[in-house]
Amino acid sequence: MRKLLDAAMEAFDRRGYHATRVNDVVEIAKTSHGTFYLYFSNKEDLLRALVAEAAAEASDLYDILGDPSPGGSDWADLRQWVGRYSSLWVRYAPLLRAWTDLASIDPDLGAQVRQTVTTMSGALSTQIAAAGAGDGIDADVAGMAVLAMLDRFHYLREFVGRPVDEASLDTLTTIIYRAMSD
Amino acid sequence: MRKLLDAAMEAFDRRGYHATRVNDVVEIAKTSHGTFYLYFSNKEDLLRALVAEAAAEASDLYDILGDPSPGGSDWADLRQWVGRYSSLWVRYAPLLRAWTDLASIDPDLGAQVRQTVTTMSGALSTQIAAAGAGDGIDADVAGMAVLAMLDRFHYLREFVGRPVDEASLDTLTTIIYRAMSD
Amino acid sequence: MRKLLDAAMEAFDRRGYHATRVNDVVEIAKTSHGTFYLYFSNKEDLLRALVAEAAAEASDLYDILGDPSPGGSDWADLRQWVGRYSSLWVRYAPLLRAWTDLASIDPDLGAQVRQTVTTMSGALSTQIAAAGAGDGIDADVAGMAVLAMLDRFHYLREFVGRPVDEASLDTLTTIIYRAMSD
Amino acid sequence: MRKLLDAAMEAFDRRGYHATRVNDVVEIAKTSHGTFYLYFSNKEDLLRALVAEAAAEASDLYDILGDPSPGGSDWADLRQWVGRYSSLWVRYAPLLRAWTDLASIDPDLGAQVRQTVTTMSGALSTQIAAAGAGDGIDADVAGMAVLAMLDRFHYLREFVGRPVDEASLDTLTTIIYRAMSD
DNA sequence: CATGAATGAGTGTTCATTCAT
DNA sequence: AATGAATGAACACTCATTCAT
Repeated sequence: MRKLLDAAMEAFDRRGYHATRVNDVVEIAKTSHGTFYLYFSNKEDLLRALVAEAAAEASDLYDILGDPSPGGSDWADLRQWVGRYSSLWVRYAPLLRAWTDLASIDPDLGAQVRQTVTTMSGALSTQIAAAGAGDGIDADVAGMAVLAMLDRFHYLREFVGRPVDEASLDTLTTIIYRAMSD
Repeated sequence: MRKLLDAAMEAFDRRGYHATRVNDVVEIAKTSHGTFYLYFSNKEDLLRALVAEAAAEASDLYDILGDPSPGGSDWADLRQWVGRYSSLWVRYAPLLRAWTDLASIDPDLGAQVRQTVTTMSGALSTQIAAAGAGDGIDADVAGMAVLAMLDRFHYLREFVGRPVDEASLDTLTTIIYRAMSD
Repeated sequence: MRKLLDAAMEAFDRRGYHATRVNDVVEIAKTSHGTFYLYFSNKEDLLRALVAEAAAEASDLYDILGDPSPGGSDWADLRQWVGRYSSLWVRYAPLLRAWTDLASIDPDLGAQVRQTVTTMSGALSTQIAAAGAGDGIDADVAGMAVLAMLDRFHYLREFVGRPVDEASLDTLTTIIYRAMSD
Repeated sequence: MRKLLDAAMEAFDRRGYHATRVNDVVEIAKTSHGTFYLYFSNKEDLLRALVAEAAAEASDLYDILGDPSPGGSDWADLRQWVGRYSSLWVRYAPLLRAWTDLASIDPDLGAQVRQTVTTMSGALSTQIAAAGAGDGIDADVAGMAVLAMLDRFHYLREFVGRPVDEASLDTLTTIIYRAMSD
């Protein structure tokens, strides 16, 4: 079952949710077709299992954000959180993609993703508002903008073949930091 | 043929490239299966046609960026460019998504997307470098970060059901502006 | 489509509903797999179409019975009705079998069969009661018994390789006639 | 093994031979897949075991019939035999159904069922002939008709949710009795 | 004796693509 | 140009059967 979950992650990474066949997964896992259906009732079920696992591991992303330090975040705190976000992104990138792939078709999963996006960007907005971002910054908008930047930056860097490194996270942190502080 | 192109755009919007069937397209276009293959040799060909069309219309995004105003952009210039980006995004969002959907499988298209991303983020980086962003900002990184933010912000806002409005573009512009100027 | 319906009838005849594969049907119909799903959404749908067709053609069985001749049926009337029943049975035997095969699994179809059985045996009971069957005969029971005998007699005769002939229908009619008249 | 035989009976009752999976049987028996194949080499083998067991227990049905009382059966004798038939039917109904389910595919089993039907209906025909049924009754036909009625009547009553009771057996007996005696 | 995870051949179903009209 | 019925390869899923423990 672990073998299958790992194989699915790899398969989703290579081709995305829709283009991966159950056959791809079992080939990577070196099991039979039948075994797949022993553990998962279908391809969607497999994805849900993967998502549930990831959600458990990523839960601290909310927690850290949920408690804004009085007097505004300082750069180092922010940098640490960005680092945590980045490592989770790297770990779960294929999943994130598969998740959104299916979300656009499955209303149920769509609502789940919407919920997650709203919660995370809301937490960021709260932080930004607490920091007092000043003129020209709507905290609501900025929260989602930060989330958007982090997510897509990682994606684009992988896509062009230069995965995110520590130095680039410094720059991202500074951009966010400047957005938060007048 | 126009009917088919428009229908494809709508279909891709609803379900993404992989999940839309040729059937969906011809149903929306109210034509027959046969007619589809009269104009396009297959589903991928249809997407390429749409992409070519969009590329022509969006070419000014590069041009504007390609010519950094000496002494740095001012906020109003930046805001205008962001507005232009936004209107093109809204127009071509389904296509962008379909494009990346297929890019992850088709090496040829993948290279094309990679090229576009590199060019656009490079142009932004040049602007940022010219503006003299100061300590903590690597212009190369920041260029791609800005591109990432703009793209994904639009996507997320549509996704949660609150499409981008003018006010939110002001905040985005300010975030970028602050990232560029020490 | 007609080709497929006829092929299905033959296939159901040979092997029953559960044991016939979609493949059997399309092979007999000399069409492709795809064509099958052009007309029917699945194997069950095919059976339902066949049943609907048969129900239309057999509807007169109820009508004739629904109108008991005052003063009791005479033998000739009964004999004619038995003949009509027999010809319909011969025509639709494979269907009848497939229908009950699936009825035991599909609650919806099960209810439909139950309804049909109840209606037909009820109509027979009414006839028997009107004829005044006398001591030892409960019309309710006898109605269903007659239905049972007719149905299964045809089945058994086909099964042992001596299909029902006109002479045997005479005997059946006489058995029913004696059951109805004291 | 007994557990498995009983479980099979229940499973065949619920869904018929073709639709019951080995899985259903072992689930009801609360044993494992492996155990099933320890006792039976496959699903068909299981059915044959069940049939052999039933055949032993039902053998008296032939015996009783095989010995026509000189001067014709009287009603009470007939009623008793009908009762015996009924109790065996109730006990072995699922088996009877499974048996015919498979008989239509397996030529070997088909011959076996054909043999049984012929023997039983022949015995009944002999009785009817001995009783001197009179004009309009062909004893050969009537024997099979009686068998058909008994078998299917039980089935239909179970099917519509009103299992056979003693009173209904009286009516059946009378119908048969009238068929036998002019 | 008993288990139940693993297997893979078999079956149902979808959908891009063709072609006679 | 346009049609839409027909195709069949590709894919999802099931279930009887095996075998290491």
